[in-house]
Amino acid sequence: MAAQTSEILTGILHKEGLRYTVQREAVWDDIRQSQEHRDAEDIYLSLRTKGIQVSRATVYRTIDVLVKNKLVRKMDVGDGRCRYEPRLEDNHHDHMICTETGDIIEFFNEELELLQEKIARKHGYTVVRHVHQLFVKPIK
Amino acid sequence: MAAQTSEILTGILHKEGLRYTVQREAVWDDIRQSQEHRDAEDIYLSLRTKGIQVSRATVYRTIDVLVKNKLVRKMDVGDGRCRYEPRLEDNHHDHMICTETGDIIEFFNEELELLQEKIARKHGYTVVRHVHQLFVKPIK
DNA sequence: TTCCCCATGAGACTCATTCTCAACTGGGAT
DNA sequence: ATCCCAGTTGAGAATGAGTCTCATGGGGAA
Repeated sequence: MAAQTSEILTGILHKEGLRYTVQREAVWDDIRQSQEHRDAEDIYLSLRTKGIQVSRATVYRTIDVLVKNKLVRKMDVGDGRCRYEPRLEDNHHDHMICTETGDIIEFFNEELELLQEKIARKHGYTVVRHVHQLFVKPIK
Repeated sequence: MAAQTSEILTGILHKEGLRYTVQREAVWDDIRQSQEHRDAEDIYLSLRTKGIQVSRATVYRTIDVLVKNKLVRKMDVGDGRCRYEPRLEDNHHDHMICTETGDIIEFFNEELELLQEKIARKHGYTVVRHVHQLFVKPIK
C-alpha cells in the first residue's frame, strides 16, 4: 500500500516533469498518514521530529504540487494559517469549525452541492470550486 | 441621513465605551458610502485622497469595531487581503467570485441558509456564522 | 560514471496586519 | 470656559505566514 501511494506520487511528479526526491516523498507520506487538519509548520515539525532533513521552503513547495494535483486539500480557516489534509479517496466534503473548541468536523451534503451549482447558473456561471465553512457552537 | 447613520456609530461607540473621533466617523463614512468590496489599503488611500488625516493603524482598529458591531462585513477572499463592505441594511448574502475577471457577485438563497442549520444540528451544533464563497467562471 | 539541470536549504524578503509608545484630544468634572 | 487624564492616534517597528534567492547538492538520462 505504501508502494501503491508512492506510485501515485511518482506518476504525478513525472506528469509535472519533476524529480522524485526523498523530501517530496516524506512530505506526502507525512500528510497522507495523518487524519488531522494541520498547517505547514505542523507538517514541517512532524518531519523534523521524525529525523527527516527537510526545509520549510521544501514543505511549502511540495504542498503546492500536491494541492495542484489533488493529493492534498488546502483550507483557509481565516486565522492566517492554511490547513492541509490528505485527499486520497477524493471524498469531497466541507468543514464545520467549533468556535468553542476549535474542533473541525467534516460534512458532505449532496443537496447543498446541487443548490450551489443551481445558484451559480442562475447568474450565468458554473462553479469551479467553493469554500464553505460553518462556524458552529454546541447546542446547550 | 448622514445624521441618522452617524447616530448609529455614536450609539455603538457609547455601548463599547469608546470615544467619538473624527477618524472613526471618517472610516465609517467612507465604507458606508461605498458599494465595493475593498481592502483596508483601499479604504486608507480613499480617506487620504479626500484629505483626511488618518493612519493605517486607525483604519484597521476602527474596522475591527465596525465588524464586531455588524456595521461592516469582513470577507477573507483567500488572496491575503480581507475585503470589507457596509452592512447597514443587514441584508445577509454570500459571494460568488469570478475566477476570470475577479468580479464579486452577491447572492442569497434562503434554502441554502436553512440547509446549513439543518446540517449543523445533525452534528449537535448550531451555526454561529458561516463563510460561503463560490469561485465561478462564466458559462461559454 | 559523467554531466546537466532541477531540487534543496538557510536565511533574506514580502506584505498584510498588529503592536509600541510618545504625543494628542474628547468630554466629564469643576 | 478650563482642567485634566484616560482613551486615541500616528509613525514606524514588529510579527508571522508564505515566497524568493542562490550557492550547493543530487536525480537520472546517456
